Amino acid sequence: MKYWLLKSEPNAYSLEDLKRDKVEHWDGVRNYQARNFMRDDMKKGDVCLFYHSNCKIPHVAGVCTVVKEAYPDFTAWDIENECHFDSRSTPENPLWFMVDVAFKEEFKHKVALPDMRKNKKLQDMLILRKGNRLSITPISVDEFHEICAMSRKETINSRKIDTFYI
DNA sequence: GCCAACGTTGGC
DNA sequence: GCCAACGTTGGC
Repeated sequence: MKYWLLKSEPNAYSLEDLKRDKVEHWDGVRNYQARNFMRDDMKKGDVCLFYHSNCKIPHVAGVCTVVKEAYPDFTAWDIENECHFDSRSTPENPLWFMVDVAFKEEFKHKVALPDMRKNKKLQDMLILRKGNRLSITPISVDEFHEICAMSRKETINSRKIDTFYI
């Protein structure tokens, strides 16, 4: 079993949305490296941190799991979908892929990016590297558990996120 | 709102 | 195949 971090902008799709939907396809990945992670390495049962990017205090909001392995991202051949349509992808020869994820847990205390930066045990995480923009990154089991441990403690940042992160 | 870092595009 | 120009991401 592997561990991952999935980025999403809460304005577009948040962990709360996944909590409501229970299961959703992770569509719209249009980066080859992230696609390859999904298509080649993500397996049913893998565990993912759900990260909220591009908000006041970026943070890990909770956990979801992979419940269906990679299959073609059909939003790529929906011409009505301005953001996701890509004429290079067809049902016969799909270019982009997605997996299905299921809601698992919403953290009691959200784990804020600035708090993650201060944690030496997380210093190798790709998400913390300057300029890293990959929306899907592998993480280690230790990093996963460290972030879960952090979610059990309230911080100034986690309290702020609970009150006004959107 | 700014801008650094990165990925992609396309001319040559 | 190189690389400049451009667009996007996403933290700050």
